[in-house]
Amino acid sequence: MNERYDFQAIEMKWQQRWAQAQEFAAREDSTLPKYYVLEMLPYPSGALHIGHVRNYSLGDSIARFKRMQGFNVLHPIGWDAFGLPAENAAIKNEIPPERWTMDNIAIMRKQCLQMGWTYDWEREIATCRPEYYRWTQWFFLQMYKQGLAYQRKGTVNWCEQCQTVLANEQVVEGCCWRDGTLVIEKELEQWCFRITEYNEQLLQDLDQLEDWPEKVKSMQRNWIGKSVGAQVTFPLADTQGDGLDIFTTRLDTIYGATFVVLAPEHELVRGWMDDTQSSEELSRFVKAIRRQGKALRTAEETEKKGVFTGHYAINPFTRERIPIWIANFVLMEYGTGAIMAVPAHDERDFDFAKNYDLSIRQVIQSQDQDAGPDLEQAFVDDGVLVNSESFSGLSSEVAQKKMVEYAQAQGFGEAAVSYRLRDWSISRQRYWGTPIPIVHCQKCGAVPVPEEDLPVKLPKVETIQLGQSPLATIPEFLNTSCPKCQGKAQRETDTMDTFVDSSWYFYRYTDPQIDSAPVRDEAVRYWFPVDIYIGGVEHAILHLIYMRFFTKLMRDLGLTGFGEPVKRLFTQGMVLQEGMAMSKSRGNTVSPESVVREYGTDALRLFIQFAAPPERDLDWSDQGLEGCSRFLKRLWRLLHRIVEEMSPDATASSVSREELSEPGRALQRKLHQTIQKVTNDLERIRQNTAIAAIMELLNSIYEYADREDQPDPAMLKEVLKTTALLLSPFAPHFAEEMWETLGQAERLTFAPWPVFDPELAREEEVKIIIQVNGKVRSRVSALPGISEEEMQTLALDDQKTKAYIEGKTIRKIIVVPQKLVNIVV
RNA sequence: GCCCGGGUGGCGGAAUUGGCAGACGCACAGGACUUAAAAUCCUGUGAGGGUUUCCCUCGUGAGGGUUCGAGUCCCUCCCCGGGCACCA
Repeated sequence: MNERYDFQAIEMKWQQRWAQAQEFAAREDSTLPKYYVLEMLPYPSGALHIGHVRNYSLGDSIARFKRMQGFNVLHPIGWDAFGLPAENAAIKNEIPPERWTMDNIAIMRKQCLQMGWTYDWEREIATCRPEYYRWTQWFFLQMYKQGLAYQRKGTVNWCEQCQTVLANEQVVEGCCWRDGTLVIEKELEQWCFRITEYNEQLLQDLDQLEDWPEKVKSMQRNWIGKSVGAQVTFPLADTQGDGLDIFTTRLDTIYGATFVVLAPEHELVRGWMDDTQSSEELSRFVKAIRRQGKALRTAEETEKKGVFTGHYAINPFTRERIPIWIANFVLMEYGTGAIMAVPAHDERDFDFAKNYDLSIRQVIQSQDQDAGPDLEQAFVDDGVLVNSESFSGLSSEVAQKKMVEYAQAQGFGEAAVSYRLRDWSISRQRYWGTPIPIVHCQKCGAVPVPEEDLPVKLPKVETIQLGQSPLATIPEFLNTSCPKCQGKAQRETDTMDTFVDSSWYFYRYTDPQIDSAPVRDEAVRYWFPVDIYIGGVEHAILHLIYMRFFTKLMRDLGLTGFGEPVKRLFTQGMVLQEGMAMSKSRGNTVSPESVVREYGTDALRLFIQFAAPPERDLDWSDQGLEGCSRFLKRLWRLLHRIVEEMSPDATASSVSREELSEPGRALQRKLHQTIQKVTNDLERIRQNTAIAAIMELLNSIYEYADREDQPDPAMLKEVLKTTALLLSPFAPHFAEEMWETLGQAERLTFAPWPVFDPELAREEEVKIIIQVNGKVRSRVSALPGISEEEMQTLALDDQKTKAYIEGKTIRKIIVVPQKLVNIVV
């Protein structure tokens, strides 16, 4: 008797068969409906961690489900292979980053196969291969041509630990996203992508992403940070110059603008500092602020400090002469780097005015109260204008419109919009990345490498030394000739941010072989959009905004015809241990390998999908895993018991309801209800409840099989076959084995997904809930299709119910068809 | 401060539309099998109470509201998680 569930043998057996058959290689076929399941590609860090297992098992359950439903499924995988950890490992272990990376890919690829994930390995990509990064460089050149890639000298975020520049998106609370090192400012020449060119589209198009989590959309909206307001020019009072531009979202408060504040980095300030008449105090203050790190300067608890410049501007509305100050709380990067200060109606300006005894003038009055004598704090809400000449009496909203019109007519202002989103700084002063295809020539300046010369290959290195840009130390790479004048020139030695590599990889999957273009039009047209994209929420404003940017760029380059690449985004939760993130330093990690060794892949896959809804964090539990393993063993035992008991002639595979006894019909009903539930749950990505439904079904099968009176063998076989089908997205090896044990010749992977029959799923009798005054008092059975009148009669005749309504007047009876009667007394 | 989530037994979590709160699993308790244990199987398991095959009361963060009926809808508040933040 083959009783023991030998998961190792079973899993190996099916993995080998799947690999031989190449069953999961996708073919373009316009006669079939397609489904593109994508998971965020992993960084080859060494071995799969439990978070990968959750992410990819979820994706695989969807891929398998859709495949069985008859979709032509594209389910690819690749490697986000460039990046710092490879370089750090190279420094530590003195091995080439390429070898470290390729070794890791080999390990992780093997693990993917051991997990039974159905990837199309013919489409595997690695972003560090020249055939791939050639096109990353090509994108750079296209952007350069369009003016969307440009070089800028300026202040950048610098991580001392990583020895490189970071994009704004990679700075989290003033620290490096990777290692938490405090980010410092540095002046550097940098390549940037003009993502701000697309800020309005990136914002607007979020509205069409109906199947994206609200959370991610709101994070992106916050990050783009659009503010609508006005730009107004304040003429300088006694100095030469064009005047001072300020941005405000509260033009209605401008009559209360009693001074102006500049950021210390403002260009006017530079001029004034050079002025011999400028005060010592001014220079000292500016230098002190600029020395201070941004994190400290922008901390909320930092006191508002400033200094008077000695200069004045004219408020164009009041025509008053008002002082110009410099302060730490005004930032150069936002708006125009200058503000009009309205202390009566802005908390920051209020604090500042109190500190330096500047005048405060109320110009907005709350709608429901009279103007108080003295403001004790800023009144920041909208209201009605006062002390504002002809605008007095208007509401804030109306006044803003009229005042913009007025400013525009007078020629000193206009409506304006400001965004928080900054251009994407992509230069990295490191080795292991895509080389930037630019040559620096003494005569011609920065010259792009001609497209036909791509790829600019990354030279091989044996080891890497810390503290230098490796590419600058390799003469064969560095020295070249200028593509324009053929003179001596040097290559750009920075490489690209790895987020550039991953901004377009999912397009490449549609045809990873093509070498005449980054993508092939028909392939993209067939497979796109991505039907579902699964990954962690930590990329909500990194990868997921860059990827949307690239999609718009590709559309504008004429490569594709759409603006959004992903129809449905699914952000899965993290795997925690006792409520805390797993980390090597904390020593609370769970190794997928050892779990697989002890319980098998199927038990792990089942547990990780059962323990919590996919979008929520999941607390790891050895006992929960044990429970799932128990479920598989229990099913195994039942399967073999039934197969052995079954006489050979009992293999008729169809069961008609008429031939079944009542318990058999009940099981058939449960089966069809389960098919319906599992199918719906998979569409909704509620794998946890889908699995719970299969567990319930198994409980029902046991109940039926253990009956004294001859259970119907054909019914048992049918229910087990369907159980195998339903289980296959979650525990595929087990399901295949089960399918084979039940005598099925063809492969389960492409067997059609079961369809539920509403006729068979329908209850033979309905349970009617009887309530009195909204409280459940009784339950009675009735035949389906019972009329409302009959239900009422049934309720009123019910013995239990009678006790509650006796001697009381019935005021009203509510009947919910087939479900409930509520008697109000 | 602003913007998104979320709060249900001892625990993870169920409950597409307002209609039996607690599915499924874990843990726990009792029992069966066993010399014993493991494994397995059966039973019970929100709280409190009663006249204990059964029945009652309370119960989904707090308070109020809408409704015949609210975990679900509305208002106010509290707590937890996440994002943004001296952003003008």
